[in-house]
Amino acid sequence: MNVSDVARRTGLPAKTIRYYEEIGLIAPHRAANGYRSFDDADMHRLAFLGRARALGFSIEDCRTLMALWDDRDRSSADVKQLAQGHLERIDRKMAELAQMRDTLAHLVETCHGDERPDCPILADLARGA
Amino acid sequence: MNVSDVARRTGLPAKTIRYYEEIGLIAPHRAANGYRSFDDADMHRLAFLGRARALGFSIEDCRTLMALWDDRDRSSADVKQLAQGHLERIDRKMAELAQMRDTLAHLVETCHGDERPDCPILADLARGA
DNA sequence: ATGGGGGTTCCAGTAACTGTAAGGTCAAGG
DNA sequence: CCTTGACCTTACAGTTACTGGAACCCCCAT
Repeated sequence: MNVSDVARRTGLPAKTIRYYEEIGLIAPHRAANGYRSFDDADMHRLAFLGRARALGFSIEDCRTLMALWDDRDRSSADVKQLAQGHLERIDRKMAELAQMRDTLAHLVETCHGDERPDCPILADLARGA
Repeated sequence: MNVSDVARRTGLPAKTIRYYEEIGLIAPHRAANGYRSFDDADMHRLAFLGRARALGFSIEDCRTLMALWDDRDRSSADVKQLAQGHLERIDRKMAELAQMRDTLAHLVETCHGDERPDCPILADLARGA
């Protein structure tokens, strides 16, 4: 399979697939003409990557996850720890966003949003000025 | 005031303040020795920037917000629209994170996390493989 | 042989800083 | 007067995970 076939099947852009090769996440064979030639194992790795990325794991986390996946002697504790760490990052990010959202939503509510210049949003940003 | 005084007072890293000058968000005077010299107006702009960034506005949004702040003939509608757009971005991001969180939390829960290699997290990422 | 739709590499750009290196300035102390 | 240390300056590289574009190669059908 060539790169665009794999792109269609995995839903990943061809550019991204080439990038993943460049950073060593996959290593497809090359045909005589220099084209990348993907087999089923490459497809599986890419599908795995796509799902891990969709869960928000960083590329480096993905690298570790794939190494654990490849390692038949892994302990599930290592996987769980990685996932839990990521879960905590997500929770922190969500809390941060929720905080922003609350403040912002309140400001948006109180702004009349007409042609006049008075604006509680700007007033709040400039508070103390 | 020199850059580190302003950094202390605004809570922004000195590096960030220099960066904001570089991209044209502020324009402090220079003393004879070449040092940046910040006045109250600069301080206010930086405090404004710090608060806008803390609400998650992009640098370009901040640029627009400061222009609106400077413009006494602005309409509050313009400010509100910008803020509302940002609020929607935050909501979308939060929904995305919540989705990730749910999936991930479920996987983490079902993983026993011991020395054995069986792991529903990896199994899910590899599903179909 | 030529046109179109693949493929390839390499380089630049994105967002918003952050780190580091090399060097100029200034006030205090010996 | 000289040094030391804490400032300040600029310029450049690195970060994350791609994405866009240019220049060029390959293959098949007409």
